[in-house]
Amino acid sequence: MSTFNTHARKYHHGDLAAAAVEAGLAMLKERAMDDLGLREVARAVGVSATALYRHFPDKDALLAALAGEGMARLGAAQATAQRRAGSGVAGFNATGRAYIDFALANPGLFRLMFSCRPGAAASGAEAPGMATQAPPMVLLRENVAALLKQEVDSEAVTILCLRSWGLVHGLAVLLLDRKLAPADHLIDAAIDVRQLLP
Amino acid sequence: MSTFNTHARKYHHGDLAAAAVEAGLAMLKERAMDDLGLREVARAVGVSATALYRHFPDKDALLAALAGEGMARLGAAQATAQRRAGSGVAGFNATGRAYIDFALANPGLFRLMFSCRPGAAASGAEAPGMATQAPPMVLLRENVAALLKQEVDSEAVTILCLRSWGLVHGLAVLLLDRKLAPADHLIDAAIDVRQLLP
DNA sequence: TGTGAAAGTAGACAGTGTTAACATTAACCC
DNA sequence: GGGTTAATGTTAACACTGTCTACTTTCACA
Repeated sequence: MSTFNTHARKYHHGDLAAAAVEAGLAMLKERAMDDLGLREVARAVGVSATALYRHFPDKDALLAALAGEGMARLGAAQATAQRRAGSGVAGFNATGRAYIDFALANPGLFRLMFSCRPGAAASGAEAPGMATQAPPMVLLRENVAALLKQEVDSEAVTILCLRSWGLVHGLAVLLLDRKLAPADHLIDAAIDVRQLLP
Repeated sequence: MSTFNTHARKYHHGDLAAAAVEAGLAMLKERAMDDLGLREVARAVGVSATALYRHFPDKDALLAALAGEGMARLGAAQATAQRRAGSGVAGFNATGRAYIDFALANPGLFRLMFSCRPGAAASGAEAPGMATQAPPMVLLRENVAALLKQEVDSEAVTILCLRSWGLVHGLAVLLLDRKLAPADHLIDAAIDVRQLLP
């Protein structure tokens, strides 16, 4: 916010890519992801629409950058939630709660993060099993392995990852889409990992 | 298919609304939902773009109609899956599996069904607790109540609904978005409702 | 200091959703 | 049956959008 806005209207913006991402994130707080326009972002940054093409090959690439930043923030939010809640089951449940809270607080960004733009996935950097090197997922595997006291890549860990991630993600999405509007304590009860342990 | 295509190029189409929905569904089999154009649907039906506005107030309404048809089909698919798999736990698991299979077979339609177009939800017809009168959800509550041998509207039923719907929906969405690509038997293991029962 | 490369601009093109004004057809009443 | 009316389609236009091509400005380095 400090270094970006004090640009003295130079011809060269300084760091347009970062400024565009920042502007996009700001817009996603109030808009839905599919009426976030490339031209609109350019306008907000005070630059012509085509200037963005020097930094992103197309609109999808800009959206991918936004999604990446979103993933980082989600991971951070989960990590601090866990740190606050302590270790063991309580900490793990806190990461789930943080996941849902993040989705509800940033609907546009969250939906963007989890909508596969065809271009991004088709580039081949896709893991076979269950992967995504994104911070939230790395954290998940570690936590589940610790809870189960098993190897990180054992099948039991994979299954519990599927269960907990699927459950939390599904609730988040259904809440976002207004298909669901339960009381808060019901959500906490639903995502409690103790019900998922053997 | 029979009555619609044999129109003898009359000025009046006969049943444009239904034809448009049918064309839209056909397109969603191969396109993503956000590059499904109103004009394109009109073209496919052989009618001018603005003709659709006599039947749908705007594009979102057309999409809502598609989503409604999708819900009906999902409900039907789940019902037949359950009928085939028998009663009890096996039947219930089959509905979950059918849910996921439906999503994978109709990615565009499924994503459309569960993306809240702001207009549809804002019209006020939204239930407070957990609702949606859509067929899949009605079926879900009944099944869960039967499994738990409890009243349909007890809190225990609500929680297990949240858990099973959230889990299955989350996995479906993550699979669709390529965030996940596990082996088939892992999915079956993950959605087994026996792990969710007390 | 001069020269490329990097970064930004304007203009155009095809396409979109939506509106307004006009045309055609079907249905219904006398 | 013929005439009026409402339902249903059509064309033309507007304000957008993403993206391409050509042009201009600035920065960095020899």
